[in-house]
Amino acid sequence: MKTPARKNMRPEDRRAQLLDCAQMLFFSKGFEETTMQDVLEFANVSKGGFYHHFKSKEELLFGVLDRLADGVLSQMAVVVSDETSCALDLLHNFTHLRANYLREHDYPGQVEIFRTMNLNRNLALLEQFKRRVRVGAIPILSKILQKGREEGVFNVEDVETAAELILHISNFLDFALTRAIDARGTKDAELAGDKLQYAIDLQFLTIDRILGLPDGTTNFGWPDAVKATMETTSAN
Amino acid sequence: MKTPARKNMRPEDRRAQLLDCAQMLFFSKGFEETTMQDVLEFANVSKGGFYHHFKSKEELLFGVLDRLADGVLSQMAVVVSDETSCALDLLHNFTHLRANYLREHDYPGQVEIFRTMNLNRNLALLEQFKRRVRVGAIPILSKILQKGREEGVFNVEDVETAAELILHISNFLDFALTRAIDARGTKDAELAGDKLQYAIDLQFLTIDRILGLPDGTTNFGWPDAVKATMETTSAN
DNA sequence: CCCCTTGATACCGACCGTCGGTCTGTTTAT
DNA sequence: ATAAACAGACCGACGGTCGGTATCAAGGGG
Repeated sequence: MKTPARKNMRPEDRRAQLLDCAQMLFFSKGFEETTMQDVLEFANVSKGGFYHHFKSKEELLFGVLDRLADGVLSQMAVVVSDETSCALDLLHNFTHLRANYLREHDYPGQVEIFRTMNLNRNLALLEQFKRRVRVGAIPILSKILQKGREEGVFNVEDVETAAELILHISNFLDFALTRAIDARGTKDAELAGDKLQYAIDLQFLTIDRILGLPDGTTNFGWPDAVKATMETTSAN
Repeated sequence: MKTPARKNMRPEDRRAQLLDCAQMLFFSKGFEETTMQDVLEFANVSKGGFYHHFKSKEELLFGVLDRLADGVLSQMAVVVSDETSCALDLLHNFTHLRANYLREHDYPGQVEIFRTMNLNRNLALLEQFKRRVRVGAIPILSKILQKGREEGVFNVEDVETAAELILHISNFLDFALTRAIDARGTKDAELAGDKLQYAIDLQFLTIDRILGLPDGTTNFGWPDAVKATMETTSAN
């Protein structure tokens, strides 16, 4: 008996393909709600085929999470490897990584993905991802803060603690952003947009004050970010 | 056939008992890792008995989470109901709710529970709990900030956004606290203790600066918190 | 150069134990 | 008598296993 159309893939390709499918499914349906059956059908692989490459569903999740975190962290590493810029510029580039990442990967539905990731059922996924990124990012941001302290522009007691707090704070926007996205096209849209602007301003203001900088120093950006966010094709 | 010793409990008592068992199991083994079998055996109830009171395992989780959140939120409500105190005192009481709660419920193993809750496998539980508390606490803290603004002591643009950020920041200590607890009795204990002190100081300093207060205004406390934490019976 | 052998491995899918949840019937309380 | 509280056999679906098969690259004899 022959099912003629089967070709063995190179392990790394198959792994990558399975990670792609899993990532897509996990972040749309949620991890618990995604069945191995779903992954197998989507990737067109049998059960045995899958378990030849991954030892469990959980390992598949970790694979997805690690790959995502590595992507973010490697970008941060590039930013901090710039030896010529001053600490403030490095901080600028660092804090704008996320915005730049979103912008350069701009495609329809990106906002929806952000929204989906912030759904209640994906809380565990998202939090694990954030935790990984945070742990990896602390030494990188610490290096920037240390440089700034040596330059005499940042005034902090302990750079590592300050780095940790700043990274923690940068997750703060998520709530306002989620609400703003959900409010698009409704009567609450304008209010949510205002709230988002407040949140952005307050976040940067707080970073200024943590680092002992004059108010407004780090608010380099996201110009028109609110407008752009709210203008994206309204929900459905 | 008769098993003579069975008495029907009042629904609210049975519900409370099941919630107690579930809470204990969920926060020790984790939600996913806790089997309905576990809960049933622990509570000495049959499957039919359980499903007479709860429609699903998930509803049991929500019951536990809601009960915990309600406990915290009702304490916050008490604090803010005090009409005689000034805003700064209210803020003092508000930010110390957690510490007071821990202190007055002091019992052996409490630190272990905190640690267990912050384990990776309980991330989803903890984050859902935090989200509930945050949503409920925003209007309460907003009211305090509003009062402080009317008194002319707090200087913030938008009280709701500021309240949200302060609540977000107050979760920051968890990481340092977890690390400190894990480091007890090891060679890293002293360093972790210092880091915890840095984190506490920086958190309060940041709240000062968000509210436009002089440095050190809100650092009313947790005197000897670090020492107390690190002195608890070392990890096994 | 081709073909066959051979070993390694990518892959298959029937099967298994366990899980959350249902359903029918029984006991208890009023 | 009636309704609520409870019991436990049962079910489908899930994640994971296992014995077997298909594919492919590397050698060796003609």
